[in-house]
Amino acid sequence: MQAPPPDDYLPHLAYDSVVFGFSGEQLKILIMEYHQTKWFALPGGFVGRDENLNDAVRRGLSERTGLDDVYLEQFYTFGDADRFRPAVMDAILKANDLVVPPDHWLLDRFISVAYYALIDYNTVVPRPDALSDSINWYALDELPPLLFDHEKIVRRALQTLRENLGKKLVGMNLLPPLFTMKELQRVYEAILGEKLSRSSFQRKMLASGLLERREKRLLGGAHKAPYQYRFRRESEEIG
Amino acid sequence: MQAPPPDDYLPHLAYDSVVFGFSGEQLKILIMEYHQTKWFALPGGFVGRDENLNDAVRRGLSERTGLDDVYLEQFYTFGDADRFRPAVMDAILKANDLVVPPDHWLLDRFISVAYYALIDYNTVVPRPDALSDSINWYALDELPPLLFDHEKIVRRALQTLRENLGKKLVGMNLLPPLFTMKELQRVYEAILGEKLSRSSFQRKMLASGLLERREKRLLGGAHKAPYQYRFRRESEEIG
DNA sequence: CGCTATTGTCGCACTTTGAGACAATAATAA
DNA sequence: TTATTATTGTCTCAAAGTGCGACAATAGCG
Repeated sequence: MQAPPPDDYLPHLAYDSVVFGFSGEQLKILIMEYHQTKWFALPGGFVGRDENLNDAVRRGLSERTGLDDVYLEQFYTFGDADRFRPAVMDAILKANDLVVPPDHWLLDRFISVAYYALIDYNTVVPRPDALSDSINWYALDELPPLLFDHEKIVRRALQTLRENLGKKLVGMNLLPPLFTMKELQRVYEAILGEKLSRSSFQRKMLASGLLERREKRLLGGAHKAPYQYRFRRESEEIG
Repeated sequence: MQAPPPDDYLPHLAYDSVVFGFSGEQLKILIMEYHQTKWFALPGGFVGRDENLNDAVRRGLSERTGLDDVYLEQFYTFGDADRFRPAVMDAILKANDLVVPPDHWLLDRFISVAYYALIDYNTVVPRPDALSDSINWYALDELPPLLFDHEKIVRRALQTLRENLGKKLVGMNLLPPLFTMKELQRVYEAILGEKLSRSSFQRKMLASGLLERREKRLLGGAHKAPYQYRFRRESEEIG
């Protein structure tokens, strides 16, 4: 989908996305930096006047990561009246040679609908948008100071992800199509922030019926070669 | 808090609330009916330009139920572009002798942030607002046809409530301050839509540490008199 | 005063979970 | 080629949790 023309957005409404990736060791999220400003924030955007909210978020995600079919979940809408800094927004716009009238909604308060996404860290080439210098991965415990209430948004995203991890088994969305049980367990441990029992984890994962076992991997790793697994999409679940 | 003056709301933004109550037998929700129109909808409202989103919802809830300290939880934001009916909104406004210009945001699309509330059915005296004839309790399986996507909102509210029931033990918010174990179990069964094992339920509730047992009730009921319980607020939990 | 339905609790079987033990095995070193 | 070593897949066992029924206690009723 195409982005709407510049001023054809719903006023006072934005979305922010917490994009999770797993580096192999750590859980990370995408953070963007505005031009010239040293200000860091979550990637977000606006909703076109005729655009579904969910579509707007997918559009922004696709623009920044190149990925189209992504696990995405809305988790909270932040609506406090004081969650904006007109001076900050003004500076960001000025740094990009954008001028808006002083009573424009861009300089007023925002409601922001927050989403989190789970993506395969390795297939992403982060692309900055028009307003930002860079967009990069940051480990959760090494985040730069974020604008507005974005740190609160990140905390809540992680909290929701942890809760959903138990009831939806979404961890495999952070991995490449083929992965080992150990890699999957590392993902879970990174999300939950605690060690898990190896045998129990394996048992539960296999019992879930969501994994399909492939042949052995031979390559590389010393010691016994592990199986590889594939995430079985819901359409092909076993009854 | 006072309601803002008529035209001082954030455009294109609304909230809807699914207010749950428990009649003793059934789970019910509050539904309002617009003046003259036979149209039913969830109680909702708008957000003042300088008002926190959560405060706006509490304000609306307080106006309609008279209750101030209510269990309230945001669960989803509905943002599809087609979730509005300009003709319907126009008719509602006309039936109340309200005139807005044809390009007013009230006749355009809405983003709606949805909340559910759990309240003590018996302490509520539903009060219609300026736009509605009536506001009444309806059992979940006897709802009238609702406007817009409000039926979808109700379904999702119930789904979220069921999920949260397990992890937060919120059922007691639907009961008066003192209640018996059987009443509490009835609440859970009404929410989940299934029978629960009596002894397991009792065991788990007592183990949660959220209930404080009082003396026997003597009054009324034939057969052995049950204990009464009180919901222990978080501040007084046992460690 | 006995009958009956309901309550609080216990016991039992079954399932789930955590922790360790075991053999199998693939790369490395001898 | 063979021994070593770390890792994997599976198993066993104990601990904890859960569903289900049994039991005595008890309050109202006839």
